[in-house]
Amino acid sequence: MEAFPQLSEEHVTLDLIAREAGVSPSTVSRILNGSARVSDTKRVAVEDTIARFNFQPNLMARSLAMGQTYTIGVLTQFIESPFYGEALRGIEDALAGTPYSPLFVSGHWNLKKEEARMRLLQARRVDGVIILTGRLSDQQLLKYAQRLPIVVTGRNLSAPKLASVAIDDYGGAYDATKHLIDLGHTRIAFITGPDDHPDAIERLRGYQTALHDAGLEWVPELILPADFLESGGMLAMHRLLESRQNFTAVFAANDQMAYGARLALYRRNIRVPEDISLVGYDDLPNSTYSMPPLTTVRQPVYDIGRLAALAMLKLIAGEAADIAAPPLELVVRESTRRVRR
Amino acid sequence: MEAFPQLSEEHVTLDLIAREAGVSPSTVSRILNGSARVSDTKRVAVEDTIARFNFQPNLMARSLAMGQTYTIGVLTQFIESPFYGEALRGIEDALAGTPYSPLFVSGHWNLKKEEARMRLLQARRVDGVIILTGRLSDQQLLKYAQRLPIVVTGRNLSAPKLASVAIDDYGGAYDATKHLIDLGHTRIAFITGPDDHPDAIERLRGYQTALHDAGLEWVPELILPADFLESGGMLAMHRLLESRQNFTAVFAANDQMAYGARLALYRRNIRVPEDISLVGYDDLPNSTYSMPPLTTVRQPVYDIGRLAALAMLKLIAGEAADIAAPPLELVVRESTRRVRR
DNA sequence: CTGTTAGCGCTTTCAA
DNA sequence: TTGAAAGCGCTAACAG
Repeated sequence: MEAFPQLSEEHVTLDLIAREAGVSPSTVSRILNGSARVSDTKRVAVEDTIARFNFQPNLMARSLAMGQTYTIGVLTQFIESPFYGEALRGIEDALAGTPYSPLFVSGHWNLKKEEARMRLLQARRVDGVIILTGRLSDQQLLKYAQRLPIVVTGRNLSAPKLASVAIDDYGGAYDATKHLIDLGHTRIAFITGPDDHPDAIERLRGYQTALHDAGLEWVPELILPADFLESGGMLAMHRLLESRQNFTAVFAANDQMAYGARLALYRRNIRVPEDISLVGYDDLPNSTYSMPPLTTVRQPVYDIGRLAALAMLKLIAGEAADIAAPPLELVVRESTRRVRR
Repeated sequence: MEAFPQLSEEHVTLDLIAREAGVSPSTVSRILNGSARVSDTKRVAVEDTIARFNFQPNLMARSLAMGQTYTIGVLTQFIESPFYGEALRGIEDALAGTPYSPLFVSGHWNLKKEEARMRLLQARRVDGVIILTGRLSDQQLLKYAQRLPIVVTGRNLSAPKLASVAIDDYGGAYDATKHLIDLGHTRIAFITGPDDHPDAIERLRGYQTALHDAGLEWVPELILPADFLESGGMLAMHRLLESRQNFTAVFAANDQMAYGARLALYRRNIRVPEDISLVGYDDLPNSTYSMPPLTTVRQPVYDIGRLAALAMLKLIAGEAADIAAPPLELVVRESTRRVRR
């Protein structure tokens, strides 16, 4: 008689495997985890029955027993963000090949939601969480770090189980502005982000300081409030145009707003860069292919994601970790040129 | 003497809460889950100590005990994809307010990786998985569906614990092509996707059939192979231009390639839409703000994500579920116009 | 090298 | 309404 083909794939447990292979559960566990030497005969027997039953150990049960979930929470702001998306990819890549996997949750730039997400991650007993900027206070972050390893971007904090990587938004904006100044522009408009957004604040400061350092005081009429979205950039640009202010260049505090501004310009038949120079910030994947290709400040988001994940792995291993922020880079493409005189 | 402030936040378990509140663990559990009536006095006492200890029940343990994880696996292709990103958002939104949360994993359009991801999800005992297209065979899908609820996009399958939503790529491409034909174009180039990609194949078929139905046989010289990426679109466009073929319109099988093609045209000072009409496919968020705003076929990805999640919830509840695919829509913007004669 | 025995933290009968 | 006890599927001493 042939061996009975195993049909009831339901509920295959480690105990079942042990029984079928004629060994104890511990032995199966040891083979699964390589946690101790096991005789070859038993190993083969067990591996066979595992294959035969297509057995997948229950990670929940394992986590419960080991007190570790091998899961790293990742608090991002919008799961569909083209910007943070790159960071998520960096995290995924860094974690591939390790036993850890990421658990992505979105905070929507909303303190309450971020707190709720953090609670969820804690309830799931993640081994650590990577926080991509967001609105949690430094104090809260420090508090969390008392309970589990935390890696946070966009901050400059230090604590035992905490690693952070700040980004020099100020410097990036300074450089971008200086680039325009170097091209001879003196009337440079700035489309800013939400005024309670830390990145927006820093970028504005960089813009103002660069002007100041060049002996060109900034004028409030050339600073347009907006919201980091394409629509906001477009609106701001229209408003600027209607104000009849004199200007030869526009620096948008992010690429998305630059896209919007570009469209507003197009609508009025104003050419870029012939008539107006345009600079963005972030270097979204699309900016290479925008019309014209956009001069912008490249944020190494992918690398930041990767480094954040690597730092988390170290923290989990009980080691100290600090992240050397990869440098920002001004990417000069075709949307800027020397001012007409 | 004041009550001792609770410092040792470490390892707060349900048992601890029970002990502190002077009740049994079962009572605490009942309160947590509302699974039975509990006297008000005890309820208050328990809720107090829960708050006092900031207790978060361990979801792993709960899952183990209940045989449910309240987690829905989502197999996407690239976590940073601007296209699938919208679907993820739809899923997130649909699941918000339910006890379920999504667990996102990436398959990278790679069969082996997708299989590995599915294994991971099964090991984590997700309650179901939503598969966004990908390369798993129908047979495999059906096999998975025997073990747990599956919702899959881009297929037309039916089985007890399986819901699918196919997208009419053929029809969308047909309409887009017809739009160009209606504008008087007869020499319409097509930039196609990978030839083993089901969506690419269907879109090509739609293009060819629309031409045929209009009495305009398609010519191989006007069909350019590419890869669904900006760079590929750009390359294809350059090649087409160099071939000195005669054409007045280009239909790219996705927006990303249309962006690349647009740039190639710009490089040669060919205007869109004055000289050449351009149509994309997908209606990525960016296409509203591209230069000029791109005529394209809108895929209701957000809705598909939302509906997929809703269907999953029904499947989990043991109900049948089918998804009515929301219709595609040709979005006519500014990159197409009547052919010059 | 291997099996036995306790748990991990929660839910859920079953009685009381 | 409540508590005791058993068990979810796995790991980890501890003997042998």
